[in-house]
Amino acid sequence: MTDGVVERSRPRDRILETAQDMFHKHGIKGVGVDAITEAAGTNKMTLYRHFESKDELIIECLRATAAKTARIWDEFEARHPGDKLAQLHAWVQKASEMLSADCRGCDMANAAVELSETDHPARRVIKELKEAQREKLVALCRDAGVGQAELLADTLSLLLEGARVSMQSVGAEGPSAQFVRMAEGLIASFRSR
Amino acid sequence: MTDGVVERSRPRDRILETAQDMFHKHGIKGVGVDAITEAAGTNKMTLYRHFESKDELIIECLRATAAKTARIWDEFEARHPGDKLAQLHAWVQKASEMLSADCRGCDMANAAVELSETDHPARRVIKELKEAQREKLVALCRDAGVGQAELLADTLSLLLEGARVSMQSVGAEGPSAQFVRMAEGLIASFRSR
DNA sequence: TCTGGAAGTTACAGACCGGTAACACCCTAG
DNA sequence: CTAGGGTGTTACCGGTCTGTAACTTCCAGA
Repeated sequence: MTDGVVERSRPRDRILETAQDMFHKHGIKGVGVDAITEAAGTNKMTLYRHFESKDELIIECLRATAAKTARIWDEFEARHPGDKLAQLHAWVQKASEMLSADCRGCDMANAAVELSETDHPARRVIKELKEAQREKLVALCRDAGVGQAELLADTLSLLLEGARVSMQSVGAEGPSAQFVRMAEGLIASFRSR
Repeated sequence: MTDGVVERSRPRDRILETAQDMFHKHGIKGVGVDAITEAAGTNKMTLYRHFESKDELIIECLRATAAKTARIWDEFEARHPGDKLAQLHAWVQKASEMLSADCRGCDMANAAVELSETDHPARRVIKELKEAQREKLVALCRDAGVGQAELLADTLSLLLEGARVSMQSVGAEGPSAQFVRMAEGLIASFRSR
């Protein structure tokens, strides 16, 4: 008697999921609320009953994306329980998989680029979420027994961030193609120190 | 009798310079042609007499920015003639200086993020210009006597690209603060191999 | 069966967008 | 002095954007 899990979920969930997808593919300023609601099989009034503005919707989308990323980290722990070094290698592997041909980069970084107004409400959220992710990676490096865990984590961060944006300018055959080699080389280098 | 160099330059030049500045600060989709022409002290008709469309103006702006970057490279050669290793260190130094507090990142990378349409005419130009810059850095690394010059150049590329985008999400106190240490460490590591 | 709230529909406001037409102006080269 | 090209001005087109109003429909729970 209950509706289908995906197709017939509640309008709010459909809007959120559709908006995430469309913001990711076409950029925030490249998608209007009309297009989102239509793709979500609903209408504009319903959107504005659940989200007080487009900015609020953007923020909720970023939070949802961050939550998805957090679930991937749980997967690392589940697959390699207690083995932090293995989890770090899994992180590299997972990161490289995100560098597929049609990669559109990190939603939060892209949003920061698009929303250039320094007082945009989404900026605070982006900073918070990114800082949380940074701390997680630092903790992983430290628990993996690497010296200078902060430096390794930050270097890996920048490499991935760079790879994701580089893909969008020069494509998958550019510098980002060497991401795994760079990251593994770095980890090895930091561990032997 | 000739006009002042900056204030009274020709409309086309003023438009180009103003557009570069405004695109950089507010993003491409965040600036309309009206705002550009007004800031340039001219009007929309004059803009469209010199550029056939906004897209064309965007492309000319990207070319102009790339030309400015090329001039910085000439500076390296002028300051350290023949000493490619010193030029590589100068590149790191210059790159770190671009990571100031209000850094808005690389115009080409930002444009690639904003212009998500895969067939946008600016995308070809971005790819060409970025590939040219990559080849320059590879050549510099090779001429500096570094083994695996391509890998070092690509790693430095990704680090810088990542630092410039990271600044916009988490600010200057984030991972990008360690850019110089990372880059110099990499260069030393590659040279001692 | 009745009721109340969630959702859909249509229309609209007000602003901004890229781009064009028509015309007046000024300054310089001949 | 004059002709003409570059420039400025104003008005406009059709479209899109976020956000709202007023109304209808539907459906679940009492």
